[in-house]
Amino acid sequence: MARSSGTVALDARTSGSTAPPCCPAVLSSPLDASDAAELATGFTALADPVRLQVLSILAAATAGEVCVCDFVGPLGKSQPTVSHHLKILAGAGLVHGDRRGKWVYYSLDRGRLASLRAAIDS
Amino acid sequence: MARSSGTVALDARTSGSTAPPCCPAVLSSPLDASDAAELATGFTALADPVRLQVLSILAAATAGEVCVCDFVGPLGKSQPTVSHHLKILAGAGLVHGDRRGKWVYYSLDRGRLASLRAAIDS
DNA sequence: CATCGGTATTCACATCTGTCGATGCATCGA
DNA sequence: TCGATGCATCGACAGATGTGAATACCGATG
Repeated sequence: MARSSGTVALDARTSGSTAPPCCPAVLSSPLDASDAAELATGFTALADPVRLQVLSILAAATAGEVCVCDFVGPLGKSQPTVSHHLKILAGAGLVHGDRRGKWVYYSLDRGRLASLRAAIDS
Repeated sequence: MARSSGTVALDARTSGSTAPPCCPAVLSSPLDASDAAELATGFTALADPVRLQVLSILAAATAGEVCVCDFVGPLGKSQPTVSHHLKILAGAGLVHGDRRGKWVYYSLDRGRLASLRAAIDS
């Protein structure tokens, strides 16, 4: 179940060569446009109530992972819509999907969430 | 949208004692749709590179406040666009505008930013 | 191999959002 | 009072976004 490698190793997104160790911070130094765009991508993933509920459900799951079919009911959205939101969250690195037979289990990447949190840390 | 009663209903009744001091948290308890919508409003304000740059400029300002006219140049956006973003940030409670003569000085509300940060705290 | 069931993708549509020009409002200086 | 300046609002437009029906894809099961 657990991800094979322990540490988070936030994925090198765009322009991975000169990626900072963690991520650009909003409050420390003046953000240039590209850093701001990268951060905005992360926060855009959080800027939707359905996706926030997805993260909440994942965080509350004792098993640490939740099958796609188990999102549809609580969210009250259609299965394609749920899949759409999960794809956005996965693209932002906030969740990871693991196919196991017919089912795909999604888990929360708390490290990635922490990096976003750190970006707005005073 | 109007979810009728039915699906989740996790907690029997946590009214009264659960009044959150600052804001609902994503990772602690299952978010209902209204809490998620409120949080999403806050993160939507952060989900734009221009607005993140605004916050960065405000945080870097030694005086703690910045005139609207001083945003236009660094942001590379028109004055109406800058005003539009400042209005969104003010609506989310992240900045405060103070009119002083012809000028309006905006300042950063670090407490509001901290509450958003706390919402995604593990 | 054929069928079933869970998930992702495509497509179409309505709505939202970022942007800027034009304009209005408020304030300061002459 | 009048003109100039800083900021907000309005109107319009292009592009992005959330949503679901229909459908394709993939793995399990018989």
